[in-house]
Amino acid sequence: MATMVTKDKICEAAIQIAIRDGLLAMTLENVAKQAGISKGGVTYHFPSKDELVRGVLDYFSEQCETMLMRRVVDDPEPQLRWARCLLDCLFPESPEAETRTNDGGISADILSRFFMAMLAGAVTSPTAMLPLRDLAARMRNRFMADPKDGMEQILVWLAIDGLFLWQFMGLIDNDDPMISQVGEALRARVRVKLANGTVSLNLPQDLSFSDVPNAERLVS
Amino acid sequence: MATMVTKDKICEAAIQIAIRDGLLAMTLENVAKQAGISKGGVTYHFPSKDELVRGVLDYFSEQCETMLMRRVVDDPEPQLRWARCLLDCLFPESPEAETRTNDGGISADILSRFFMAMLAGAVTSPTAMLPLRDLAARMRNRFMADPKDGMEQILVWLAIDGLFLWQFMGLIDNDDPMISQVGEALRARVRVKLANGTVSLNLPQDLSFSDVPNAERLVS
DNA sequence: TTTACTATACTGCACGGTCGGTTTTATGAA
DNA sequence: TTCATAAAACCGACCGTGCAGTATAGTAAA
Repeated sequence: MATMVTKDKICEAAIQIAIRDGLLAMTLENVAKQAGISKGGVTYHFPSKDELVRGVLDYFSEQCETMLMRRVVDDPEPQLRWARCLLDCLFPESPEAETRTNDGGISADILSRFFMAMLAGAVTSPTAMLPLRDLAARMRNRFMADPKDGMEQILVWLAIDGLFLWQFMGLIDNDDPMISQVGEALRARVRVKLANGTVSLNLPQDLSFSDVPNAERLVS
Repeated sequence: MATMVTKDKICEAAIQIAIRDGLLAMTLENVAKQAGISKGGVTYHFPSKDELVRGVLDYFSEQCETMLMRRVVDDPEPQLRWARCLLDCLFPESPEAETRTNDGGISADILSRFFMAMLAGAVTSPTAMLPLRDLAARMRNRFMADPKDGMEQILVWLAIDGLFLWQFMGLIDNDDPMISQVGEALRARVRVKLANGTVSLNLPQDLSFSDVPNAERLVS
């Protein structure tokens, strides 16, 4: 944990290549060079490219789910909780504090990295996406579990993914003001006026630990 | 127009390959075989793969914009018009009548084909996406021009793209009931209660022809 | 014969995968 | 502490494949 293991370094390198040079530039040689090791080193940890993609997917999906869960268990208001926490992950108040990876380094944007990883998976090896199908289904159930605003939360999630897609496709500039406008519009929709000022710092009663994967990770 | 020109056949074949076998299967040989011609025939019409992608993009973007515009000029209600027409294109009342291509054949889903084309473009040749950047910006301006519901329309558009993305990534089954649920939820948001029952069949006054590209195509 | 195409063979290259070899690290007995 | 041994981690050259691109011969119509 203190020093980054090679496998993690490879995953970071892979996504960095994909973001900087495009999905198709994510070759074994490029990834190896970016990670500072040789191609043989990559194939030692990931016997095939399919498994590399799978590994990258695992690596970032876990980071994202942990990041989201950490917020969810701290949110005292059940209504629209998931969508609100998702937005908080996207637009954190103190960016440099929120986007720290477990090695202590700054990762500009965990969610967008996961997004790139998923795109890479969908394009290069659809079979690697199968586990994510279940994860997505579970997440949808959580979002929909909101008694009144289930679909509202889904729509927020969809809009965020749409925005990611626009950026990936180059349909919108990274610094286009509309991006923050959309963010603000979405935030306005998930804001809930709390009846009282009490803030629970424990796990809300309406969330069971059994419902939260990697719960032990959250007690850091 | 009576018989499909070879270039159009190639574009259709390319997107069919991409949908059926994945983006990476969209090779010149595969496209040629799917189109029923030889590889040389493809390179005759499209000297490079980049230009093939560009051609596919042009082909489908024009189809989509025409399809959308045809609805827009028939919609008498300016409020939320663009989002509503976009949704109508996605979920047409009579599917077999709406998704006809100009050759008379049935194309299952023009919008999703355009979506695949854009993904192919973004992945294989980002330069081919540059013209679409402007088209997207113009479209955003049109959506935002709505005096009160500009952002609302954008969010509908984003959610639709997010849904496309989920399907492409295999995050959701094509027949998952949530897809139609999302569609219904979005439709509910763009429904406007008309003050009177009048329906204008002409170009609404708040739309100028100069604002509508390929306007001459709409008088069919 | 010219024009407008089509078909096929070929070239160069970048990729994923393989594998024998090398370095680094861990272990354990003297 | 020192050395011997083995296991883990890593290296990089090599191979086969499939791709985009190119060159060129073939063909049917005007």
